[in-house]
Amino acid sequence: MRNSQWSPGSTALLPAVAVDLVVFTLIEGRLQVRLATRDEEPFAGVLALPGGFVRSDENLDEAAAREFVEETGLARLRTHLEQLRSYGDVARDPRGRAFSVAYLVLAPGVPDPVPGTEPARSRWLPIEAALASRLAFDHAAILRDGLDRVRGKLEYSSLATAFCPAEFTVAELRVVYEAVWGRPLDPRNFHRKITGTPGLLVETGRARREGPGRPATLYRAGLVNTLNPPLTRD
Amino acid sequence: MRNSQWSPGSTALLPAVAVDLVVFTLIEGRLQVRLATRDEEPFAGVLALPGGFVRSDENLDEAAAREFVEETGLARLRTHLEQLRSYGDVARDPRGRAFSVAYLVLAPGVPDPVPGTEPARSRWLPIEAALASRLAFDHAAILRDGLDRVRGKLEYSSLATAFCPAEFTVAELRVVYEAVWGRPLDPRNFHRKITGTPGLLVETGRARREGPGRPATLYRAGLVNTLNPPLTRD
DNA sequence: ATAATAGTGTCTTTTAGACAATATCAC
DNA sequence: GTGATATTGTCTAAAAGACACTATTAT
Repeated sequence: MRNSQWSPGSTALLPAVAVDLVVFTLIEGRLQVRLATRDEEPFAGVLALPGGFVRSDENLDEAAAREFVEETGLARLRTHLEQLRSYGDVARDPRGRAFSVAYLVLAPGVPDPVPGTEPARSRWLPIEAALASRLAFDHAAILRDGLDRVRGKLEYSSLATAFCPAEFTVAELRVVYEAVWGRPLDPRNFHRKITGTPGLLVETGRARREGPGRPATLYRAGLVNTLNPPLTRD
Repeated sequence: MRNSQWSPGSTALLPAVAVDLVVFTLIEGRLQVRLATRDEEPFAGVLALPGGFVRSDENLDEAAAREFVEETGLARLRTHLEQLRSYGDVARDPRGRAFSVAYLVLAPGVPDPVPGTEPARSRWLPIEAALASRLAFDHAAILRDGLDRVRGKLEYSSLATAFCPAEFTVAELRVVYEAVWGRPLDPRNFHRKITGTPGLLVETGRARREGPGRPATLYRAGLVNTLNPPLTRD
């Protein structure tokens, strides 16, 4: 593609700009990240974050949303999408100078895997396995930054609700925290803390009966999205 | 400049990539930001953040550091520099597609202004004045984001020490918080909180006598840079 | 009835914030 | 001395975290 805006006389560097996505979801109570096996050089056969080049007629957020749909095949509905940070080291792409704007994406309601299905080119990987895998380019650093962001943001925001379906129980929300932080939380203190923050959750009036035990109240995410005082990881 | 890495057959968009700097300092106990009057179109005569294009042989952090020195004339020593976020809306630059990676820069020890000096093309502006001014491109949004970042990060980090000289008193550090947050803090509770976080500050053994009153102990920034539990703004 | 999960109450420890009291200086 | 700033101590209210207890279901 010819560059139609910046004249050859300009002093500006003209690199490629891509978006890369750190897409998290919860499957079977465990935090999972979306990775795809590359089928082209460089890094053919190596796992990489989903992503692609930004087009000339789209904003960064739009490029991230488009790549999310293209690469995961999931519906854009109810996904949380926020910019993470940018990566632009001179040598990060052996093909030449390339910038990447990374996005953090949280996708709720991903279908459970069908047992016996062979792993496709693009698939979900538990976070521990992803961190231990070799990733293409600087994607290991990007994944690390995305994980740090989501872990930190659960402390002081309602971000955890982005992992849940439209209606959810306090226990489901607690499982999100436990999966992301990798440690158990006291269900009773968690319940008091979450329901005690005005506006964070809205009762639907209905309840869900799931196996034995008292039915759990169903909530929707409220308009308040700051958790003050915060939940602490320690 | 010819683009030497991405062939014309590539599908990648080739835009210009710049760094823009939100440079804060404290002058006369007030938070100030560095702005320059543009002398070229577009936005000739309008205030803008310092910044410039990334060169082909430098990383993003290096470009930010270089632009800081070039545009402010200040020494790079003891400045804090961290990436803020990136901006890439299709229409953000009327000359064509352009991305900007914004950086937050904290510069300590800026000399007090000489009264009677006419304002130069590049100068410090109190934050309230800067927020009320018309800024070029999307620089008002970038400034806003930079201010939010520094305000938020004072709560849970040692970032405020980046506004101070190498050795400073607890009162100097408190003035930083008061200037950035725009509200007074109780000197006694602040002192107890800051000095009670192990590793955050290191006593130099010396003290500073400044006018009347008991001399203040001089500290250096310690190795710990997380404030736990945090200071709250409310 | 029993086991399981949801939700409330109670207690102890920690922290925030208000503010009294003391320490050490310039004048 | 007086006035100013630094630093420590004390008190109260709020919150965290541990955990007993009650509520409501499936079996």
